[in-house]
Amino acid sequence: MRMPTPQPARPQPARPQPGRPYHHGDLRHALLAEAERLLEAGGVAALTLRAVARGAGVTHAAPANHFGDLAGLLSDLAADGYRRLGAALAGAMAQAPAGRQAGAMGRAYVAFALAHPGLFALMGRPERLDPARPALRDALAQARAALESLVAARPHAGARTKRRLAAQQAALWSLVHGYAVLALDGRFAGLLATLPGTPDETSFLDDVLGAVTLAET
Amino acid sequence: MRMPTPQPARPQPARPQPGRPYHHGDLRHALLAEAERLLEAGGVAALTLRAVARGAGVTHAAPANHFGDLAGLLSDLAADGYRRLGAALAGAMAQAPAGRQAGAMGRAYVAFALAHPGLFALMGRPERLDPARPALRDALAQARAALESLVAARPHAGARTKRRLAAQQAALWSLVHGYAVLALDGRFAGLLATLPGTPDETSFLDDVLGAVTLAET
DNA sequence: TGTACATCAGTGAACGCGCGTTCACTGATGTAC
DNA sequence: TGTACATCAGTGAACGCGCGTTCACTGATGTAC
Repeated sequence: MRMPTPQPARPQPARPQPGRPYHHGDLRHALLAEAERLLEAGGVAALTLRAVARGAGVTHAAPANHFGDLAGLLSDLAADGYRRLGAALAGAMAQAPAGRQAGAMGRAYVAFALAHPGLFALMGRPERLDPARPALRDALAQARAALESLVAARPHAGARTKRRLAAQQAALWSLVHGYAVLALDGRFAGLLATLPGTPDETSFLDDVLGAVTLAET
Repeated sequence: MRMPTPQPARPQPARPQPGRPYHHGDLRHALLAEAERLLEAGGVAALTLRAVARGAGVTHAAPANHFGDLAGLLSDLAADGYRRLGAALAGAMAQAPAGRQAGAMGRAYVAFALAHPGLFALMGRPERLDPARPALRDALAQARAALESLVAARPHAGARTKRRLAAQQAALWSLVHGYAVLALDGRFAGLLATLPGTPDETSFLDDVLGAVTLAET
């Protein structure tokens, strides 16, 4: 019996598939999911309209129907990131015992960044985003609100107190943002290697948070 | 008397200038200077071999003689940034009275970032740089040494103390790096606008540094 | 239940663009003798 | 002081690439009657 010659594994014919439905059904979410996959695999530079469309199995002009342009797609993806970050911060706040909320929130912030480095990097690249997009504005506001909830509970504070509260908030934010950025860039690798037990970035964060006291208000 | 028709201001004929010497003389530095100019004017995305060469009035293949490729040029530029940052940190340390050195260094770090936002951004984009370049390695090491000089004076510390010192160093670094990044992204703008006197990012940094105490060793 | 029609979502081809890299070349410089 | 020659630095044209955008189109869906 003659066996059929094994076909060389050729690239998926992709588009003109016979049984493939013309409409995708939920292309918008499929594109966002593929974009996030590309982002975590190859960084912000890997995010192009064509690559995303390719990954979703769709013509590269198709995303325009859902996002307008590339900045739109990136903005909606970043908005999703801010939404998730805000939720993580709020959740950490809610679960932490009184007096430990700042630390809990800081840990949640860094944990989010380390778990989603690509998304975190995109969120920190405003020049690639369109700030006018409602989804992005809303998600940003939501994440900020979570951050600010730590010190926002005193609407009647005097001017001096107000400024001190703002400084505390900015200090915590700066600390955890800086830690996340530096950790993701591998800047602590050398330092950690010299420490006994060679801690990782997550456990070292506890040391770092412990090394800092926010001055009492 | 007939006045000559005013010539439309046409773009500099650029290359085939008659009197122009074939050899530039110091093209390497001219390219670095132009690259930094472009960087501060248009961000990291504006840095292409062709744009830099164009700005320096030279063929776009010329930079290869001095930097090999684009990553080489960016790396040497970033190296210069680290050298200057390291010098600024060391200078601030040297001038500050004992006990105020951490604050002085933090202020110098943020001041550098705010004065050279493009360069600072490039330094924080390791994926665009070539870490194997000796100039970059050296400059990085120099800047780190300045940062570490704050707590590096105790080589015989025990394990617990060592880890605490490392945590303090990382905390200060994270704080000022995060502050610089967030300030440059305009993240404090809304917050500052609500404060009495609407401070700018530089004076607000004093508040932020004042809001934080590094735990005693 | 059927039919006409408007709207929507994805296709596929084409466009022009700027990019980094390669290459043979040539003008300028410096060095050996 | 002059000359031959190797090396260096910049030229200019060409290459292929992937990009975002535009466009007329068509298949699918939903709605009005």
